[in-house]
Amino acid sequence: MAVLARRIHSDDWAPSGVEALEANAMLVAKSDDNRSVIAGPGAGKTELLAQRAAFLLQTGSAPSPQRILAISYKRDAATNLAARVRQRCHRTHAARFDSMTFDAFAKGLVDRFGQVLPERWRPRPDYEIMWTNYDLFSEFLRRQVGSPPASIGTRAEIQAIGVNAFERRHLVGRPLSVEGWVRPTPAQWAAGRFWQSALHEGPKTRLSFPMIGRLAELLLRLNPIAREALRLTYSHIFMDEFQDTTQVQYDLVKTIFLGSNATITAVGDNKQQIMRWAMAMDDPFAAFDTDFAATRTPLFNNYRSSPELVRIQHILAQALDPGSVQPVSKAKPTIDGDSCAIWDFATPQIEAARLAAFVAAEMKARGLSPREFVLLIRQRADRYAAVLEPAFKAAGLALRNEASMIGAVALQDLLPDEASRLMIGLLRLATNPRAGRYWSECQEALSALRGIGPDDEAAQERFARALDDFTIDLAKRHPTPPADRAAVVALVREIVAFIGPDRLLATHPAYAQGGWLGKVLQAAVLHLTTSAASAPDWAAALDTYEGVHAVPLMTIHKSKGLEYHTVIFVGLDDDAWSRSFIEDQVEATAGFFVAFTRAKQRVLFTYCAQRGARVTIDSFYQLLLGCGVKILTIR
DNA sequence: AGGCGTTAACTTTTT
DNA sequence: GTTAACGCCT
Repeated sequence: MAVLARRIHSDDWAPSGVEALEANAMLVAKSDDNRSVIAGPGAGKTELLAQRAAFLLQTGSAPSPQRILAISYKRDAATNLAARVRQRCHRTHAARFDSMTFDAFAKGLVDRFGQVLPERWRPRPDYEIMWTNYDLFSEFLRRQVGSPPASIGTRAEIQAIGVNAFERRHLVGRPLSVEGWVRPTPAQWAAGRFWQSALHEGPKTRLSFPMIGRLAELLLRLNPIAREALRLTYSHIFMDEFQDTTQVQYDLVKTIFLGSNATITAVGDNKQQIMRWAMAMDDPFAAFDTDFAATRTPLFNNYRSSPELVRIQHILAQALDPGSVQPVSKAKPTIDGDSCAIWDFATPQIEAARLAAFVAAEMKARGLSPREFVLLIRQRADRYAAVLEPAFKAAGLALRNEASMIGAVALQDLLPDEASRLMIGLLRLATNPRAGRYWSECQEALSALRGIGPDDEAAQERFARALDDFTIDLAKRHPTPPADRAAVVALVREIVAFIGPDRLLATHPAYAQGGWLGKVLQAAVLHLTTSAASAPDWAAALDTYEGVHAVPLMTIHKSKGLEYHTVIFVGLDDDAWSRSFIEDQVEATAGFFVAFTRAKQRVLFTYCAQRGARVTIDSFYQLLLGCGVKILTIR
């Protein structure tokens, strides 16, 4: 029997793993009412949620068997939060913390309860995930849907429906009604046809995630028993990155928890709302405050950025929200000279060479690792990488385009992938004599895949021996990294056989969709082949695979939630920004704000007349110049 | 080969 | 809104 974690009295509870929380964060962590926490970058939003989880679990405010449900927008956010709670809490406590994405949550509900939906809305059990896009709806409206009955409208009216509006307003715009639309408009009729065709026609039901969200909401509305089960399970709900919440997701939460005893904590930052194109609500916080009578509690500290950067951030923040309050920087400045500058280059080649030289010199002078720098761009990473990569190589640095495609998989999707991580973990374990971290990771993940419970000590021990045997044998037969593609294929096949492809497919339904597991493994083979090609030993090959010693290059969207000593934004020009700027100025400015606020110490913007003008985005320049930022011409 | 006109893509989350 | 890529023509 495992030792149970002791219960702490709520007055004696103190945050662990951090020095202290600011007063409001402490208030929220220990609160027993609904809260909306709006806090800027670096305020410690994720940490606040982790501490609150620790408080609720350790003090018995969420007593067993009650659980905490944390819903995030993105997978990595969900994973990070879970990892932090595991660090802060005893294993038995952390086991009652469920961290998942909104889509995983909704899909889980449809998979569990979907078969009790009324026939009209019932998906067939082996449904497929459908990725909706412009073409799909366009094709449907122009061709497949045909003509509506005369009482509803004309074919011309159907053809006139905008594709974007069709999905957002009609297909998933509002909660589903059991009988469907009673007197549909032409657009509603078309949406109804789309639903029925997706659910009941063709070899399999096809559903998009927003559609799954709508079905989940409907089934919980119709089934008080299922709803009650959820309400009894979860006493506390966390919602991270709440500014990105869509109407579909919000309606689902409302249906389940409005009027229940569950306490909800929503955290986010309106100024970082850069997912509006993905149907994020205009102001989810306002809706939440009203519907759930939530108390709004702002945070005022910034633990990430230096005082000078926080000063500039605040001026940018005011452009997005005139009422925003200047945060207090809790970070020490560690550089001399300007915290922010705009560098104006003659050509992209000179720009690349100078930036490479700058990063190399800074690494040497300050003892920084390449991962403390980031090159951010707005879009089209490949184009920038083509010029920057050779220049960095010439300066003795590796630059790594995180958005580059490895076969059918983007590098940035390959690295966090479970199969790739297990493979790298096993290789590290086999080839590194001091791989303790990898041992516990592999043991934990692989035994879970095999269905061995964490408390089943005998089975854990047996598997530990199997793992040892496998890695010792692997190391013996592969003392050096594989020399060619064929050798990598054989190696990966061996490792996957040990992990068990059927086990992967069973625990991760995503792998079964569209041959995803095959694509990931193929990408892993390709990437390991190139990583091993120039590596003297296993450690170097695996480091290259993971990009440990490379300066990352990524889009602003990917950088959200990350932080770096120095941020270099390449291409502050109309070429990179104008489209998004014209389409949605607020979202473009929010993107600019996100890029800026990744930096702990310094932000550099680069400009190059050859790439584009700076007319449309003049307001960015005016903002920066107004903060005292200087333009430096480098010829 | 080179000129011309048309079209698609561009930031991107989710099992 | 801008640009690269494509097909088609001479």
